[in-house]
Amino acid sequence: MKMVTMMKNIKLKVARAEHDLSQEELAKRVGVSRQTIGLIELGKYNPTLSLCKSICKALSRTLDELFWDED
Amino acid sequence: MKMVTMMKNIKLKVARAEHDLSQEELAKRVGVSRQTIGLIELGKYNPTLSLCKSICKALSRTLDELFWDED
DNA sequence: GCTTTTTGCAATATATAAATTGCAAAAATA
DNA sequence: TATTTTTGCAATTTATATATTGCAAAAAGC
Repeated sequence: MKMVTMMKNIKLKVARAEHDLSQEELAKRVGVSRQTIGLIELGKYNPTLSLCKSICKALSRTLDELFWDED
Repeated sequence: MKMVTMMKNIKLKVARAEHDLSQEELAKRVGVSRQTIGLIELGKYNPTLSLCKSICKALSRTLDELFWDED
């Protein structure tokens, strides 16, 4: 059982706001459920790399810009 | 059923070589099995974000450096 | 204030990441 | 070339990412 204490992903929330997308709209573009996007923003879990990349492309950002926390 | 055609991760293989680590040694540092590392290098699956980050830290690289392919 | 949209939450179901073991081939080193 | 180390592969099991539905609370718009 792995206790994963993750941080909220504010950068994702901001980037989504900049594109004026709801969680549901982003989810549709990326091909996942709304809940998945919501939980990632809340830091309540651990997406796969391919999903991270899809989100990055939908929001024209890179992995470092949305998912890398400086040390 | 999702057909995932992924590319081999050469950048990871190179970074690991630069640190003179075997797949097994890297796996141990990162806390996963050797197979997991091997399959990621072979592009045969889709690691989680937290694993990608662990690998990055073990090899002192960022997500973009190891896992982002320039469009 | 009322209505609509957006977000959080919870429970259950399904798909797939990752573990484990064992073996064979390849690569490295003596 | 013989020995050791490293890597690939396959089958089975376990943990967890993601889907789905439904509901309630908050936020945004009227």
